[in-house]
Amino acid sequence: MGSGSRSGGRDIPDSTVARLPLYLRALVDLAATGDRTVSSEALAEATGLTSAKVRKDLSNVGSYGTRGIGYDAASLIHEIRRVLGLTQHWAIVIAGVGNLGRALAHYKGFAERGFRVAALVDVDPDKIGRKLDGLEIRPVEELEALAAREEVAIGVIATPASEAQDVADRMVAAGIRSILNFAPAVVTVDEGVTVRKVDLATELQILAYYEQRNAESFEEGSPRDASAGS
Amino acid sequence: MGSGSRSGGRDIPDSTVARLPLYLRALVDLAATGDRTVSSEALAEATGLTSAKVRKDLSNVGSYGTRGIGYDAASLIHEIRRVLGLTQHWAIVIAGVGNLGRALAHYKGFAERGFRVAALVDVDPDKIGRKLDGLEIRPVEELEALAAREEVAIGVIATPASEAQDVADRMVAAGIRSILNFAPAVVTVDEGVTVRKVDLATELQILAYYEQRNAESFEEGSPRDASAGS
DNA sequence: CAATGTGAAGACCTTCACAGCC
DNA sequence: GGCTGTGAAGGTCTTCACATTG
Repeated sequence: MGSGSRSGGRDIPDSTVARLPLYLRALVDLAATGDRTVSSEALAEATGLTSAKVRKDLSNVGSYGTRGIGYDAASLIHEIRRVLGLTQHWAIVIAGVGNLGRALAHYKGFAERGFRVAALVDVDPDKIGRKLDGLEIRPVEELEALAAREEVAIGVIATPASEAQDVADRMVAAGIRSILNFAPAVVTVDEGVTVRKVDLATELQILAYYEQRNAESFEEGSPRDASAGS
Repeated sequence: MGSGSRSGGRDIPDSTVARLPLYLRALVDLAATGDRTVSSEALAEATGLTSAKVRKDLSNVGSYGTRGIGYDAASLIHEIRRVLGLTQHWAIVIAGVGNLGRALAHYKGFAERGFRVAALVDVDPDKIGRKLDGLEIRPVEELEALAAREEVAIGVIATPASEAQDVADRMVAAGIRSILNFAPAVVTVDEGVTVRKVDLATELQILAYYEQRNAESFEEGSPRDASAGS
């Protein structure tokens, strides 16, 4: 896992990458209220992080601040967008058009950030042929053809657990190398394919742990410190 | 930030806590297929982790394995449930009944894992009074009263960003100390309140980074290693 | 002998504190 | 003077490798 990689993008730590979208959103908000320059302190305030962390993160993407002044909001926005690969638009396919799949398909935040829902697939014959926001739900067997035609780069799995692996396999076969998995199941893929997992029930279970822990310490002394690392 | 805490629960690292739900699910699946004992290797297989990590994690919850044999599935399930606080049921309130809120309200995985949707609130007068699965949507002003009556322990924010802080404040005022925030906004709360954030657009943006990075390295050598830390 | 449990080493991330620059 | 950028210190998490035990 070496260094190298050129192309105007040094190697950025995962933890920093995960926070860049947060900075981006905060910067867009701050710029909208008229701020032309933003300090690490102000960004920390807006994101709930510490100013030291903000500076470290931003220095990881490159030095675009001015000592004594702060960061130029517009250039930082541009730079973060470039690093995250948001200067281009990405086509995504959503597999599984149940409650969650529908919510995702309708979600405005995707389009606003340059993600276009280019295809919807499902296994349920009752759903196939219906339209969502003008986009027709197609059978999962067509995934490969649709992904090729629409140049889909990212796949979203919103199926039940039982379908997740099959869908992931089809996505990989279709050349998709980035998958966001909402199904409560582990999917295994070739190395070289990136999978991120979001599990709603898991999140609640983690919260339950801290809730229980707080409740316990409440009984026997001062309430504990909080926070729960994602 | 101390040690202590007794009550049959030593202090478990956050990273381990975050994986316990994953083990729990895998164990339930494996037990359902008839396995009475499970090795760390088998659990690693089922969860996509390494066996060393599995053992470290499980030793953090307590030593319930047998050398040469493995872990007794039933007792491990029981133990993880106890540690996570899943031996009791938790009532949750969902604020914001848009696409996502509806999907969450309908999600079967919650009920299966002991989480009961006890209240739904929204600001939209058109939605108030409607029912979802027999549960009536109430005005957000009633959040405090509903939370008290139903003994709600966990709040879920599924509103637009603009409403998130207001809703969080109401939840905290209602005595809720555990919040799962799906709104694309940072909410600030008293110390002692735990907030976890799930941001759908952020997840896609993180994926976009790795996708772009893979595409770049593809042009100039062997494909990179993948994975993306949650 | 098979598989756990765990010190120790190493990688990664965060926090500190201050030198450096505008 | 104010604020960035960054080495160094301190934590936390992961991986390794092996002693330990049923």
